[in-house]
Amino acid sequence: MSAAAPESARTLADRVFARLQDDIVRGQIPPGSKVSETELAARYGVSRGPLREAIRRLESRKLLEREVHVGTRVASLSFDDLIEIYHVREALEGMAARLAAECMSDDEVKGLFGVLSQHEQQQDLREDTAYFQREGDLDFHYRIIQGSHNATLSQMLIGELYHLVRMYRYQFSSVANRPQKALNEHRRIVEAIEARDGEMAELLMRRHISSARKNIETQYAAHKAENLKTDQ
Amino acid sequence: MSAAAPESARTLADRVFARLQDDIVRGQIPPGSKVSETELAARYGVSRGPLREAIRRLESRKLLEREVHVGTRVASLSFDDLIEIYHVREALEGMAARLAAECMSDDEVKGLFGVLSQHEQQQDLREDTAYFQREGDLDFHYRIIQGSHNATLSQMLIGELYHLVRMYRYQFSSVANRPQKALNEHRRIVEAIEARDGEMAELLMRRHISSARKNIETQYAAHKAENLKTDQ
DNA sequence: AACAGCCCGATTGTTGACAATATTCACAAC
DNA sequence: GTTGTGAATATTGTCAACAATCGGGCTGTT
Repeated sequence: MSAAAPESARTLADRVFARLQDDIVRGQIPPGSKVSETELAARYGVSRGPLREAIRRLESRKLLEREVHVGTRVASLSFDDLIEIYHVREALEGMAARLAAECMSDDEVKGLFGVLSQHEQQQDLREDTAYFQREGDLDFHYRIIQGSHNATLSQMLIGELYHLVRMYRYQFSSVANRPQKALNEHRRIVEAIEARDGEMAELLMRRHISSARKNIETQYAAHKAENLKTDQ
Repeated sequence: MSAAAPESARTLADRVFARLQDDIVRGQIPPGSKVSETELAARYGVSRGPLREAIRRLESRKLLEREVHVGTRVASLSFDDLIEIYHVREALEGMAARLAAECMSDDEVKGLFGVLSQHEQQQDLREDTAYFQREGDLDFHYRIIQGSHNATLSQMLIGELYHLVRMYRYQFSSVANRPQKALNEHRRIVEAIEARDGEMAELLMRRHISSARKNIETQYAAHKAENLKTDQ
C-alpha cells in the first residue's frame, strides 16, 4: 500500500504523476536508468503532454533528473545524498517533535501511544521485526510530523524527503537493524510529548535520527572496506 | 537584480518558469489573483505547453495554487504561513550553521567576515539601513547555507523557502526593523563558526531566527488590534 | 590506424487544434 | 425577491503533428 493520491486524482497528469512516483520509489524503474517520454507515455496510456507535466513535478522532488535535449533519468541516491537527507531530517523532525509537544491535542497523544504499544506487541510476537519496523517506523514519524500542525514542515518531510528515504530503503533492501533500541527511543519521545516538554522531545528525536545516521555511516564504511577487499 | 536563471535557460519552459517565478515573487502579479493560461502564454510569448510545465513546477514550490478545471492562482501568504516558514527556517538554518562551522573552508570563513564588515560599514554610512539590510541579510544567510556543503539543505532553503520569504517581504514591503541587533547577532554567529563551534553556531542562529519570528508575531498582534479598531 | 567532419536517426521541445469540465448568465417557477 | 434549472461561454485538460537538437555511425583524409 502506498501513500499515493487521495483518491484516483481528477486529471490524467495527476494520476500518471502518482503512478510514476510510486514506480520510481519502489524501484520498478531501476535507479539511474534513462526513461524515454514516448515509452513512458505508452506504458501509462497517456499522451506526452500530461506525462511531461508529471515529469517536471517529479523533477522538483528530486526523483528524476533531466538533461536538456538529452533525456530524463531516474535519480540514484548515493550514500552522501542519504547522509545529507538525514541531517535535514534531524533538523526538521526535531522541530516537529518540539512543536508536537506544544500543539498536539490530547487525543493525538493518545493515538501516538496506541501506535507505540501496537509496535511493541508486534515486536513481541515476531522475531522477524524488521519488516514491520520499517513501515511502523514511518507510521510513528508520520504521526509526530502531523502533530506539529505545521503544514509547511509536513510538506517538506512527508511530501518531499520521505519519498527519497523510501526509495533508498527499497533500493538497498535496507531495514532498521536496531529495532529494540529504536522502540525504546520512540517511547521516550512520546513520553516527552505527553509531558509537553518540547525541548526534551526535540533533543530525543534528534538523537534518535542522529543514531540512525551514524548507523548508516558505519555501514557505509564497512561496505566500502568490503569493496576494496574484493577489488584487490 | 534577481537570483533568477543561471543564464537564459536552454528551453522555453525553463525561461518562462524563471520569469514567472520572478514576477510572482516581486508581486508583479498580485497575490491571490487568478491567472489564465492563455493570458500568461500570450504575456510570455509562449504556447500553453511549456507554460503548463512551468506552472506545475511553481506549484511544487508553493508559489501557485491550482484547482482542477478551475484555474491557477498566485499564492497569498498569510501570517500563519509565514510563522510556519520561520519555524522551518529556525530548524534548517540552525543545522546549516552547525554544519558550516564544521565544514566551511578557511577561505569561506574569511569571505563571511568580509560580508559582515561590509554590512557594518553600510550600517555606519547610512541611517536608512533598512533596505540594504534586507538584501544584506539574505547575503549573509546564503553564505552560511552554502557553507553547510549540504546540497539538499541548500535546495530546501534557497531553492524553496527563500522565494516565499522574499515574496512576503515584497508583499508587505516589510524590512528588518532591528538592524543593529541583527548585525550583532550575525557577528557572534560568524565568530562561533570561526571557532568551529558547531553547537554554538546552531544555538545562536536559532535564536537569531526565533527573534525575527517573535518580532513578526508581535507585529501581527499589533496589526490585528489595529484592524479591530478601524473596523469598529 | 587515428581523427575530423558530416549526415542520419531518434528523442526531446513546441505548437495549435480538439474534448471535457466548470462558471456564468438568463429565465422561469415558487 | 429568491431560488433552481438550463444553456452558453470561456477555461482547462488532452492529444497528435511539427520543429529543433543531440548522439552515433559513416566516410574521407592524413
